[in-house]
Amino acid sequence: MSETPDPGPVRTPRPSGRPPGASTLEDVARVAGVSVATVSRALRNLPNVAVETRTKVKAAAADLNYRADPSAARLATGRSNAIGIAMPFVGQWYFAQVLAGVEAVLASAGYDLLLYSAATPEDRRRFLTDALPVRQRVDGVVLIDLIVPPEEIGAWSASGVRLVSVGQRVDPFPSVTLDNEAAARLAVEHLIGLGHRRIGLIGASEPDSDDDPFHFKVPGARQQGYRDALTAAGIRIDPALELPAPFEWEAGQRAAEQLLGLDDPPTALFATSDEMAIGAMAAARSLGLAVPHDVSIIGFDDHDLARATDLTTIRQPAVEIGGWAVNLLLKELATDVVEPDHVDVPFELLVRGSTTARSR
Amino acid sequence: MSETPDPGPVRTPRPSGRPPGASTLEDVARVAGVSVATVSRALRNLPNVAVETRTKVKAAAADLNYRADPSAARLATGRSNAIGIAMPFVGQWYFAQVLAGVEAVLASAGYDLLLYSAATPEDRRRFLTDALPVRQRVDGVVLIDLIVPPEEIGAWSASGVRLVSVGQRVDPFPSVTLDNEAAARLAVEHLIGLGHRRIGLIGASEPDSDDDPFHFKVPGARQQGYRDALTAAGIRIDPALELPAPFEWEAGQRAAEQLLGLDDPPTALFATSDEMAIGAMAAARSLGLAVPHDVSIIGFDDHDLARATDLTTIRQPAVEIGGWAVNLLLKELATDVVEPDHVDVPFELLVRGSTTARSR
DNA sequence: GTGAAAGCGCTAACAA
DNA sequence: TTGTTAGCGCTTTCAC
Repeated sequence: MSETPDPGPVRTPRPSGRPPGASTLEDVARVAGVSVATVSRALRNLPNVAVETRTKVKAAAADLNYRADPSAARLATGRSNAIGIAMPFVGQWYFAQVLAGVEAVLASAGYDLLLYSAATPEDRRRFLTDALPVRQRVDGVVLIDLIVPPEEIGAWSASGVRLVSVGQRVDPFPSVTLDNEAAARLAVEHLIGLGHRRIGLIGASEPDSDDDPFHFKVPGARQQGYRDALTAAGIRIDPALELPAPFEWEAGQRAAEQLLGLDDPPTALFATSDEMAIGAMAAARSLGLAVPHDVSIIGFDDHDLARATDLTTIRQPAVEIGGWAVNLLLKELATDVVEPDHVDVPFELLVRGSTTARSR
Repeated sequence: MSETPDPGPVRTPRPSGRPPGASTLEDVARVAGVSVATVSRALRNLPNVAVETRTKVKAAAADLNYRADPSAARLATGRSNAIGIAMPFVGQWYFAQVLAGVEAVLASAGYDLLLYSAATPEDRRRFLTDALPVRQRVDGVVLIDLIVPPEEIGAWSASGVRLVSVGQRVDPFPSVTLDNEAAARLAVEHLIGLGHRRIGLIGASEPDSDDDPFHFKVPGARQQGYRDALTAAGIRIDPALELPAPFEWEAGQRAAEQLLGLDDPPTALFATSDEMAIGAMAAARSLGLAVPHDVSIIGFDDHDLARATDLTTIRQPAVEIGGWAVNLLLKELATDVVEPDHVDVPFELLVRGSTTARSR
């Protein structure tokens, strides 16, 4: 850094610190012998720059190891070139996969990714009812299994932050959802097809969840599919066989212990996540029951370890889901039009060794 | 929004867009009847603001739903109030847990989290050899199992971005590491204590990994611990029992199949991750071998599902590791001094049902 | 204790 | 095709 001519008015010393050694547009302009405006245009590949000038500028920029300051750009344009992702838990398998998918396509699109998690209902409420905190930081956000309350939709739309929802429809925003009812039906039909008539459900919806507008809607939908399949097969629904559970393996284990301990225990179990299904397998094992001989178990997700544990399951492509969501968002950002674009996630039954024909 | 008096010089229309409805410092100042400087001071709880003024300002800010624009603040101060995290894969269990830990403490400290993943060697090289891209976006970065090459350390130090390394020491930056040699020794000693003398290793270091400075050092360290334990017990090292493997369950399964298919197969297996150990259990099962009766298996991590699958393992507290790393970073940021602060991660042997005394 | 004003680095009119 | 310049919203001297 040599001294600058600076014929202008007095300069107060720079208040605090731009990182040492960072070069600015002005540095590049000086070296290239053009104005900052030209540098800006040349570097962003805007039209109306002479080829020769552009080459010269790019060379100078490379020389100086120049990188545009994203904050300055955001301040000037209003766009941050970053998107946010919000989800209940980042440590759970499904969420981590979706996150991986999101990250991968976002990185290749040159966007930054800000991660927000909203584990407690209070966190969720705060995040969803207040578009403001993220507004100035990201151009859009991917919501995973999080619901914007109807009365806040307007605020989000007005805020200019683009939204895409995964797991739940949040009109009028684009979304990526799976037909959980149909998928659950498929799981239960598989069991029914094997001759099972007493089928336990692990991961039913919480009894009091209807009041809570932010509540995770997946358990309810899967429970509905479970019931529909039973009803269609002429099997009476037994509420004693439907147990709510948080989506963790320990909960699946506890629920399975309870169900298998019943006087008239189920011969098959449908767990609404593979983690819970694996917990259920552990419960069966500790009760001395063989899977699938004594009890058939089917899960949901196709967790990484489902195949390793030979678990029959309903597969949903978690990583791809993340990618689809980002593509929807990028499209929205590019066209700047919000339309109820939608991806319907495919699912499939994967029959493995944890389910078999009823033997008693 | 009523019309503004605006007695000043002509204003060109705002170039592009600040989000509609967002209020600025100036808005707050106008409503509170003070200057923007005072608002700024009041809102940041700086000294030299009359109590009464502060109250008035805060009320106005609340009224207007004011949020400071992070880009503007970053531009003015040089601090972004964001930190970055970089890791090889976000979808793998261990990384997702560390991420969860990082996210949790960062959120409570009011920082934003930017996620970078570097899956390919090329991505890693790019990220690690170029401090510039992140310099203006984050105040610090948490590196998970990623190594800054020695010749780049200077650039990182000079860049002003604070660094903390998890999994590998990267002097002179603070780090959070586990003594992988000792932990592996503990695992193998457990097996030896049970009478095993032919012990397979799944997840040894890649033969050609020494050349690659960015290479993941964990497998090598665990292999060393494995060998030390054997040697100390007077057991000869058999290279045929040491198989390198990527840290995925399928690889563990393949490696176990190979080891158990040997003419003189091992009676116990040490997999350097639980995913691989679970794969090994699947391999044993498909070969008709009972765990632990025919073969004992011990893993590493204490994966969420290790307990569900009754896997003996070496536990490392992944979520806490993330939290510790962030605390180191926040401390560095607060004191603005880089010192080789360090956390030595505790580990423990968790004996479960997948290991037992040698029976043949 | 408070205000005026100069930037931070960039983009986008607008003029040339 | 290029340069000049007025901001973007905030922080921080410096003067009052």
